Amino acid sequence: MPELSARYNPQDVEEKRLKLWSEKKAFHAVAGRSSQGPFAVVIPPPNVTGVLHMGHALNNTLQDILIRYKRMQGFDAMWMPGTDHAGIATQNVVEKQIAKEGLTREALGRDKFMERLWDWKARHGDTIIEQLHKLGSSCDWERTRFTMDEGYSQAVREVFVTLYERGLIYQGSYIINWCPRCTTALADEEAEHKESSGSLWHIRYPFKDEPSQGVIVATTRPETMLGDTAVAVNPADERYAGLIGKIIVLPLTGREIKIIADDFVDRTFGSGAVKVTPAHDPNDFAMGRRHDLEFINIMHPNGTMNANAGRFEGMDRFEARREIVQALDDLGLMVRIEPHMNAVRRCYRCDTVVEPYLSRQWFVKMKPMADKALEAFRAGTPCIQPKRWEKVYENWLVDIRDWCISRQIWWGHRIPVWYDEQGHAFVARCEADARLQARAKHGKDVVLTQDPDVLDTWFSSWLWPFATLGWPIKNKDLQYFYPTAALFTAPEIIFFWVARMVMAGIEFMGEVPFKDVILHGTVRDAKGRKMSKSLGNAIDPLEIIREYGADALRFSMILNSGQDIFISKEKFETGRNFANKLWNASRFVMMNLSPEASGVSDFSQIDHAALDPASQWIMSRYQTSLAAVTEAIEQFRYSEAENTLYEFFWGTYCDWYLEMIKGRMDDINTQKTACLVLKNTLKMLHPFIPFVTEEIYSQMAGVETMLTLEAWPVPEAKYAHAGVEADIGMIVALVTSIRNVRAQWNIKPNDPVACVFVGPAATLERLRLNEAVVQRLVRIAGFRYEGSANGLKNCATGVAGEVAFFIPLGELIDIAREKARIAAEVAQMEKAAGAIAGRLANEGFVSKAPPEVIEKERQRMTELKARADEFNKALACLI
RNA sequence: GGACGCAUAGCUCAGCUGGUUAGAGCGCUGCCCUCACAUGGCAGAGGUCGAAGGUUCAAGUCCUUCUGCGUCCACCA
Repeated sequence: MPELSARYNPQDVEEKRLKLWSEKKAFHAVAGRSSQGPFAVVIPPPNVTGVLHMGHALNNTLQDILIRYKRMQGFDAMWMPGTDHAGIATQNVVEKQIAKEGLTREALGRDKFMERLWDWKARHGDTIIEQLHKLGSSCDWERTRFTMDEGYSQAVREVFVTLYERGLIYQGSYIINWCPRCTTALADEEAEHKESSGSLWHIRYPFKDEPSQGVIVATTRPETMLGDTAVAVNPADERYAGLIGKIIVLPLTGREIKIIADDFVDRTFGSGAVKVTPAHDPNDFAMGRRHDLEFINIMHPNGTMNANAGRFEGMDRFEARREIVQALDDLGLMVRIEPHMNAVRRCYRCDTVVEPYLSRQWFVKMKPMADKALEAFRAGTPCIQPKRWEKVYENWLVDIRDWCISRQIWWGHRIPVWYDEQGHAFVARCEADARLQARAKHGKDVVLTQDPDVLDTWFSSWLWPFATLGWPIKNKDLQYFYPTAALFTAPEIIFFWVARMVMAGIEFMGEVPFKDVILHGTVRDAKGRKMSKSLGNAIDPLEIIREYGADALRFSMILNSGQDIFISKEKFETGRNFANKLWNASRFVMMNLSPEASGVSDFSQIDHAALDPASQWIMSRYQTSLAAVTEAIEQFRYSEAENTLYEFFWGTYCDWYLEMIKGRMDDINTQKTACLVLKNTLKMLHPFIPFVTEEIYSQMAGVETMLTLEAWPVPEAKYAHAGVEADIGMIVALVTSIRNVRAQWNIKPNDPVACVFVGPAATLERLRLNEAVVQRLVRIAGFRYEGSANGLKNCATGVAGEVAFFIPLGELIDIAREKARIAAEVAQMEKAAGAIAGRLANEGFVSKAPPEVIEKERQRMTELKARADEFNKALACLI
């Protein structure tokens, strides 16, 4: 058996295991191989531009725990990995790259730019996947998918065309969120509200007939006044009753606009009069429609003012704002300016202030799909955990709005629509189909051009659970693994992604794509701030892996995962220390194992009848822990499962059990128990810390063993003692060992005993032998204490009558420890029993508490008393 | 503006349907390099469970209000 070193070194072990897993394709799942059936999880595909951060580390560790656990339970556990093409993000990266060469994408041209993008993908696209490997993620790597794979792209086109045919996709001119920096439309979810301080400008719009008079309007975006085509007031507002229909001359432009009445206007806000800019505000747009107003677009797509802005043409929108405010002030029309907090929408990719912009885009009609998703949700799928997110999810589905899916960028799935010269649109799965349609319409071949835009990245992501499995081809994998079991993700993308996947799943597969949705917290720094590069507070998981090991990273992360997760570097010491403890305890056990014992693999190989009581006790504790861990994992309570394992292994197995059996390791059944309980504990720990557990296990077994392919331990009811019984077993173990020592040296209970302790005084002090044991002995017989002496360091030496004897120090440690422990427990039990007695004496309790509670309490009291008696008896036996 | 969450030891958090006299880890204090492990062992200090009311025989746990922090959603110009 190989010697293990005293300190666990994760780097070598992890590298070795990763190599093995990769060579053996350990995580590849085949449809229909297991009788247990499928258990599939799809990874939330990280952006190809991504580098591993703590959020990924958490998300993937959670998934890995589940998938390894299920694989050990014998399911065809399949974890689908892959990456997302991340439209705007990736395009931004490559644009920055070419900017260093002094190039822009426009200068390069679409084809060349796309080449650069694919080139970038080929070079850097696997970075995040490799990093996920290092974490120990047991993904089915052979299946790795990318949202712009050929097959996947086909699925995207199929979905677009099908939805179009079902009347769920339409094109139209609406106010959408426009990012002037990215020069593209954004979905509502991609334009994030952020509070910022601005101003509210109150401007007087003069009447045509009485230029000295006018209405005062308030606005947060004064530059949009150039596109105003009306002023609106509430029809019920008496202040303006006589003014409806009156003509106003719009300052700076001279355009004549009317005062209109509309219910939308809030009488209590500002002056009660609103400037109406139908081309630059969604509400105004709606009013413009209602009142048949003119739509005047005053901006270029890049946010500069266009020809409609008159003398402000060419200025950036914010520059124009300053100039216009100044100009109005010069005209004496700026009534007042007040500070105003408002929520400005910003591009989620580049943080640029989004402009509500009128443009022609493609939309998905969401209501019919959302209704189906709602119906499914109310019937119980998917099950969202924690429960508090259910309402958020449901509300979004109820208040669903149409989804703008076209993007004016180049990296992505090109919209499968072709136009003829007259502008007729032909929606088709491929260009050839479009040609056929065009020919049918025109009776001849015509020139077609494809829509230049691409689809929103989420328009491909929402197909992830089935498109990765080969849809629209109905192959074996798709049939077997769909729907998947669970989805782990951050709550931020519940709308972006989760809800839409549900809709697509129902629409195209007829089934919700996953049974459970587990929403986990955000990883934050010690101060509670989100980890981000710009804040400089990010902890790099790769650095942690280098320094502490991937196991340590995983272990500490899960241990700390409550709601949000607050992490500082020191936290990872816990995981590192645990792995080291595991390593050393195993080393100790292995050093004491005979070859026969090290091969033990089943509890039936242990002679239970011949087992020492301490081993019986650890078996019982092991059973309890196994049950608790299994239950916690089933309920996705990984932190709790891990904590239970930590307690069991460190606090019970190492601190108590290994100490107790130190003097008894020559017993084959003890060895077997120590070994088998350890092996099974390694299995239980494996989903959490796959590297170190597998390495130790392999060394114990003497052959390379892939733990994730080993069976998850099953409870062995016959070895399980319940609560009291187990503890009594423990005491009996110790009492027996004392008796054995006495018998060995032929000491009778009342024999005069002389005792000589040898060893450092401090050690004896620490062991509390001087108080607890020695004094008792002094009373029995003569005592002489020789203080610290060299030589027989680990023995207590004594003389019984004429016979000298040695008691192994380990035994005495056990006795002293256990005595103290029992005494403390007895005190606690007596206290508790007293408290219950008091309660039972309370009239209110007896008369009003439910009978079953009273009965329970009474039983508990009896039990506690009985147990305290047992403990006291045991205590009396301990010398 | 709407919805939700959190507040328990110096720090990070458990405490699951109210029912032992509230727990763990880290940190701190003291003693130990005892031959698996100092990334370790043993012992110890430290809490009126955010505040105020209420329900109950019984409240960290349920209800109301308040305070502080956080998250998500949102078309008051």
